[in-house]
Amino acid sequence: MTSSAQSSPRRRDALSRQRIVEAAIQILDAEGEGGLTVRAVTAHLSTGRGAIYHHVTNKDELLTAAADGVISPLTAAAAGVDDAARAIRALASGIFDAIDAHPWVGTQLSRDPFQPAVLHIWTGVGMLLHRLGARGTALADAGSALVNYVLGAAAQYAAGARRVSDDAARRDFLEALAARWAQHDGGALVQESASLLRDHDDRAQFLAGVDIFLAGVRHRERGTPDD
Amino acid sequence: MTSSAQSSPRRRDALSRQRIVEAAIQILDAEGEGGLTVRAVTAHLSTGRGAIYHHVTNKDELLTAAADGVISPLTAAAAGVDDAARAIRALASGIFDAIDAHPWVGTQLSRDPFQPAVLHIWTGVGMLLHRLGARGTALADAGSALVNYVLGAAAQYAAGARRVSDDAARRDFLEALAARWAQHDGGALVQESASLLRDHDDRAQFLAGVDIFLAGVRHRERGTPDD
DNA sequence: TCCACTATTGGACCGCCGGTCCAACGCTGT
DNA sequence: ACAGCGTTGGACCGGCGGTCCAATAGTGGA
Repeated sequence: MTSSAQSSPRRRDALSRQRIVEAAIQILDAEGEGGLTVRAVTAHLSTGRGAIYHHVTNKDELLTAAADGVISPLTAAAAGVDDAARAIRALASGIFDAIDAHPWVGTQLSRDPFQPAVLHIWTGVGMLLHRLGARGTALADAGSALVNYVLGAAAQYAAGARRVSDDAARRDFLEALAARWAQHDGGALVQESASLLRDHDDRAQFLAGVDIFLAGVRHRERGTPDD
Repeated sequence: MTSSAQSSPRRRDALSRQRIVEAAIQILDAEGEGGLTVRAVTAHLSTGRGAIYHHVTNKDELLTAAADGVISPLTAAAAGVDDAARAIRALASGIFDAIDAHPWVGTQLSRDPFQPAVLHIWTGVGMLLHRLGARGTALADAGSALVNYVLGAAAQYAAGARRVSDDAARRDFLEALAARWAQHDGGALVQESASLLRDHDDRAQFLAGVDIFLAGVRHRERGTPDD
């Protein structure tokens, strides 16, 4: 029977790393990061807590694997787009949408710069920037700028989205910001900007940021003229 | 028994929110985020654990206050610089240095977009971009791009710095990255970039990102010509 | 066919954590 | 002088991540 199958002696429904990670993702999507406990995972799998440590070293690895499972398909998809700048926008908006759907991913990406999901993002961004003409130090600088921007925005939007009904906090924040700006400049323009911040579309603003960085890369490098 | 256990309610050296936050900062600097426990704070203050909840609502507030204590002086300092672009660089490098000295701040900043420390950064960035000529939607877009970049870089560098002796992980990561890039392009240029990533100076790369951003803002907005 | 072997299982257990509760206490105002 | 009251701090709670190990059930060798 076990021609190519892993040995799965004890239970009929084999416990496997794959199944454990899937359970973790389900719990994360349903309950958020706070809901992911080893106890919850084992309960979800109807097993004891010691069992899963034969397949996963610790809870952190669960988070890392889950995040990579969400992110890695996106980079592959972006590589298929022809125009490099458009591919970068596509990759960025794909990441944004993924984090919109799975806010815990945004938090997880900030937690460790050397995790597989971040590696995948770096891989995609680097390739696309290279296609855009960036080389050497400029490639490294542009890559880190874009990656850090994307990850920073991801974490901020994810953290903001998590406190879903807490738009009172958001309003307070923006009012405080407007008040401070007005205090310094006293101008209506600043108030206007604050109101724009209040009513803005997160996704559009995120993509505008990507365009700013792309414009910066082109401008600093005199790369492919595009507009 | 009363003879020894109940020591001294109502102490001479007043327990205060200020003192508690200072103790938290000391612990965070010495032990890192993992070392900050309410038990450690109370031990450091030679008091019982219930006592501090009269001054601080919970551990999260401690972190928030501690981070703001590190960040808020920086924004005030940057406002004094005349040239707006230089002031932005100064603010950014100030934040970078602060996080280099207190890595836990980098993590904390990503945790909540509506906390005072982030408000201070937004305030400074917005004012300086306004001085640079940004207005309306452009100001909001540029502000969120810069803030998110700074916060993202802060979190990444902080997380990288935290695992201090773990440069094996860093090397593995960069080798994996180089391997993937080579796999796609096979060019020596990509390898070169990866080696640049390996040997780079984090601080210089961070500031290069700020410059890319500034170039992007100027290019998109045709704002104050500066170079 | 059968049995010993071994990897998997899962629950008891450990040392922590953050947060609550409240009796004891000694300033402080009268 | 003294009483009232706000601070104090330790006991306590439920829950956490992770370890340990006896019990078990598929598997390969005889």
